[in-house]
Amino acid sequence: MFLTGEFSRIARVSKRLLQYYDEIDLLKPAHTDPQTGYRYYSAKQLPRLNRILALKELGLSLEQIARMLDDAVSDDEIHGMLLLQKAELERKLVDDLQRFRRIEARLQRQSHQADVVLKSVPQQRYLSLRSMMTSLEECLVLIGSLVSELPERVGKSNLSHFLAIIHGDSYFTTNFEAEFGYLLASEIDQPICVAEHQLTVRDLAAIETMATTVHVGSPTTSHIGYAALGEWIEANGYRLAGHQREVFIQLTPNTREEDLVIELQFPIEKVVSPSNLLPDFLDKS
Amino acid sequence: MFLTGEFSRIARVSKRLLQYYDEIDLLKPAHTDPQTGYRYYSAKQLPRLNRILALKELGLSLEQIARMLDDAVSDDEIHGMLLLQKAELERKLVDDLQRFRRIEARLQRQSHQADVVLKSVPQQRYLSLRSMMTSLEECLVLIGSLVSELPERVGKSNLSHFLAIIHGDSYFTTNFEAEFGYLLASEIDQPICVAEHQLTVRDLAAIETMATTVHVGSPTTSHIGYAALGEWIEANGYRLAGHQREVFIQLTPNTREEDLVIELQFPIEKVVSPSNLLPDFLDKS
DNA sequence: TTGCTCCTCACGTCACGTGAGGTGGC
DNA sequence: TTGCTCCTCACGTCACGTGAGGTGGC
Repeated sequence: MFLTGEFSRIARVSKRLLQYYDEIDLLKPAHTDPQTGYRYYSAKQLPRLNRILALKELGLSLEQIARMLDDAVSDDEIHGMLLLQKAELERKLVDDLQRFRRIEARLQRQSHQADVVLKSVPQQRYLSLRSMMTSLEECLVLIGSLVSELPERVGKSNLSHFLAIIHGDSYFTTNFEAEFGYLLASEIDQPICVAEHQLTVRDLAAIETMATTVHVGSPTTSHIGYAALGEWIEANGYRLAGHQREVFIQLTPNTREEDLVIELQFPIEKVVSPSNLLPDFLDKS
Repeated sequence: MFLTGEFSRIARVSKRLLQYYDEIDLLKPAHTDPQTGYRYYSAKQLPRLNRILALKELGLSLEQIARMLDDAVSDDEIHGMLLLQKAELERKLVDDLQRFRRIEARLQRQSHQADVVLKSVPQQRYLSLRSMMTSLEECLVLIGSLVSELPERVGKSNLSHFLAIIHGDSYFTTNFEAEFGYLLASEIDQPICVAEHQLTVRDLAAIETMATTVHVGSPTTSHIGYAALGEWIEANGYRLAGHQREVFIQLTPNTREEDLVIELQFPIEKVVSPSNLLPDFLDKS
């Protein structure tokens, strides 16, 4: 029989680990002196300790290990738990590999760029008008009239954020189709007309993966944010999967241009091959 | 200005996260009402929040992020921190990939085998004799005389565990060279002779990576443990790198054979190629 | 008697999630 | 007045590491 000190030296673990495993009933000493509380371990407990350590090395939690050792679980169940843990590990590997690549990408571009964050956005109701535009200025004028008229006409509390969708390739060409309006906080029914445009209410599809960045200042300089988004999307193995959106976080009739805060959004999807090698890599092994 | 609820909805994070970041001074609201404690965030704080989220996605801790954002660290320092994080991630990836492979290996062999644990063992002093052996029985006789004589002759407290080293290929051939004796707890000087063999004291080299498993019962059945060790070593991409050892955890003159507890040890080293592909894989990317 | 080992609290870790319990503005 | 949102505790998480403070055997 060995006391914690010697047993821990034999197994090359810490005394505290033995105490802890005793405490959580994972490995009780063969005998505990009721007077002194001294723990006495038998050499024959080494295999159990070894099994615990081996399973721990596979990344299983102590609770899982306890179940595997104690509750008379069948080989099939153990097999299942290991399969589960394997899947879990694979997920972690894929995630960490993505992180790894992101760091590499960020190390390449000199770190100081706008920060890109992935989000998902739910389905929303959208009160908007859609029209061909020829310049950014034209857009700003139209946005101006919408912002000054709509809140009064339909009630401020019914409106959420102002949002623009660019249906053409880009803002920065001479002819493009764009859509402007408000996300709705609650439904409205009466038809609305602003600046000779008929507004419609429709569903905006939910987007699972949206690459976003925040731009502060005039829309005329938003290309900075778009550049960052584009770079990020390519560097991290995604591609565009829909029309870009702009959410105006801060926008009232008297907001100055330099105080604008706009979230630029690109729906994206993962490019499946060949950049994303890890799954193949794991399958081969 | 937005309250926590709205700001959290805009940024798609939880309110608790905002409270927590306030608490740890990572992102203070633009204004806090001293009366009510209400937090007011400005839209212009979104870029900072986004930067925090983006860095968090890279796996950095909030403490690291705080340093990167606040202490006016230079771009070079940020670069350094990212490089460090990259190395850290690579280490995690390699570890997890090993775990992954171990699980696969364990799933192949029907799970119920002896458990193999890796350890490192320090340099130790070793009082031993070395001799050619022809059978396991001969070994047991020799071990018997050492165990019954040495503790009395040199003092029990000077001795640690009994240990055997097999210098030949294996126990289970007809002729092999073996070494038997005790690990020393303290130095001894006088020459010792047992059963017409001269004992010597020498250094036993430290071993960095030792694959071990525990065998309970007679040494005549230790091949079970050896089989498990061998399988494990091959399946996990290691190779032998020294002579096998056997540490007798429980061994006194009157220990019965079936009560023996022996730790079987193989010094091993990693096979560099081609099984261990991950580093290549990362470098290519 | 001095050292060494043993013991039991109990805090700290990391980044929040999850109630509990109470208050203020529409 | 009823709901809704806000707030501040404070516990729980996971597997121990790290003292603090005190006791028993050689």
